[in-house]
Amino acid sequence: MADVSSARVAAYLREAILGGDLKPGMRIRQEEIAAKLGASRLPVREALRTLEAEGLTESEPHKGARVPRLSQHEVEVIYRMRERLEPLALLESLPLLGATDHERLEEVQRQIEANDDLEKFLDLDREFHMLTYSGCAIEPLNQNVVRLWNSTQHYRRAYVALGGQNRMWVVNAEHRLILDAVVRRDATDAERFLEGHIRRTRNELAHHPEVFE
Amino acid sequence: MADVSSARVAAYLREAILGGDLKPGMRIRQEEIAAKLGASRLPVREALRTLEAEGLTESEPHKGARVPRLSQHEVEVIYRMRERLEPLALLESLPLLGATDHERLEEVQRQIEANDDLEKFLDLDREFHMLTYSGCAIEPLNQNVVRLWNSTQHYRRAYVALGGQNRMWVVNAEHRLILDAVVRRDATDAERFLEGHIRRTRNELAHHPEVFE
DNA sequence: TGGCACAGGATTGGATCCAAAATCTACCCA
DNA sequence: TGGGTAGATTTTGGATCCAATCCTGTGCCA
Repeated sequence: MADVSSARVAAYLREAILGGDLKPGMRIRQEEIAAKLGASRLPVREALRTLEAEGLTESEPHKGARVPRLSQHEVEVIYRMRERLEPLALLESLPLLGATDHERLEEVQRQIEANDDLEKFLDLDREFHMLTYSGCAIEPLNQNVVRLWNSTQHYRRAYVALGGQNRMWVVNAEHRLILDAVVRRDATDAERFLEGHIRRTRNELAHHPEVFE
Repeated sequence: MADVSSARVAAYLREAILGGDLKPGMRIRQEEIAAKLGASRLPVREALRTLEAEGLTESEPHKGARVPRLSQHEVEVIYRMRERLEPLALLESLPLLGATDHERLEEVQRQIEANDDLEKFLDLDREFHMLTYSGCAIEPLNQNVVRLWNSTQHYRRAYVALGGQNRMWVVNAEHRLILDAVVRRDATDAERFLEGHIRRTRNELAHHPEVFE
């Protein structure tokens, strides 16, 4: 599913949702998307099914698709899932990362530290973490990690936009610890620092209920 | 998506894959399924997309869908994911389970102990665990747990068929410990026993490479 | 004025038809 | 006899059309 039309539609919708153009609660009309992409409704329907299973949309029969709205508690549990799953992905990935990956990580982290654009930060942060997992070849695990990131993307954006940037130095310090552990191939440290990184984020989110409207 | 045709098709295929009629590596032809269910190919296509995202099928453009074949290492990592995620689901569920649920659990466990049919054991075992998670209202977590169970169903069956029934008393002892912790509402114990239960199964699987052909 | 019922439009679900790609088969040639 | 290639068949991907359901707005009546 690469050159295929339904894949293009799925990619477009994914981008739109993760990019914040389609916000939680918004309805997605098949015809509208089809017209915008110059395709028929069929690929749109298939794409929506795919996204539904990725947790990016939800749909009821004859009622159509929407971007799901998550409660604060749901987001909190998703973060707890991340705390448990991502260290496992890192554990699988770490031994397979080479010098080139380490340099790329270093480069991305430098970009994060030099950056001051919020939207760009979200992309770079995601790239940093995904790079650390890029050695993991277990597809179900990779898919899960991506799904969890996707489903909280909107709330992460809201949090950062709400003033999370004051705490950016904490993020950078934690990234540095993770990066160092990865380069040293210290799985125990890497797991611990990563878990702490996610847990801290969860705690900060818990103290900002305004992110959830 | 309840009365809808594509949901019926998805349910049928799910059953066929979990029931072992469609084995890993087997190809799924849209026309064939459509004819068998008296529907057109369209609902089948949508169903396949859904199942694909559930990890029950995989597909390449113009090549069609297959039941994925997992390596021993992949199954092992999926079990590690279960070790981390299912205790979380139990944690969320436990406080919300009532006396009725406890009785139902007790009843299912009695059936497992009285049962000697392998196929039936798989169903009952699944029902037992799913019941313990049934209080958890976090959809992404529930979906994940189901997906992980689904994707290893075939290998679980192969293991049980290969003589796992000698160790049935261990399963029952562990289920009893979990059940007791659930009734006592002891989250710490429940998490610990459940995690141990899954880890032991993973270890036993690791010593039976013949399950993976 | 407020609520309910009905009708019309809008939107999704399903079937059939056509196009494109992949697989299979048979044949040719070394 | 074995391998490769070209064509035929199968199978999947996409578009259009029709049916079923849902939503909305209007009007009627208490």
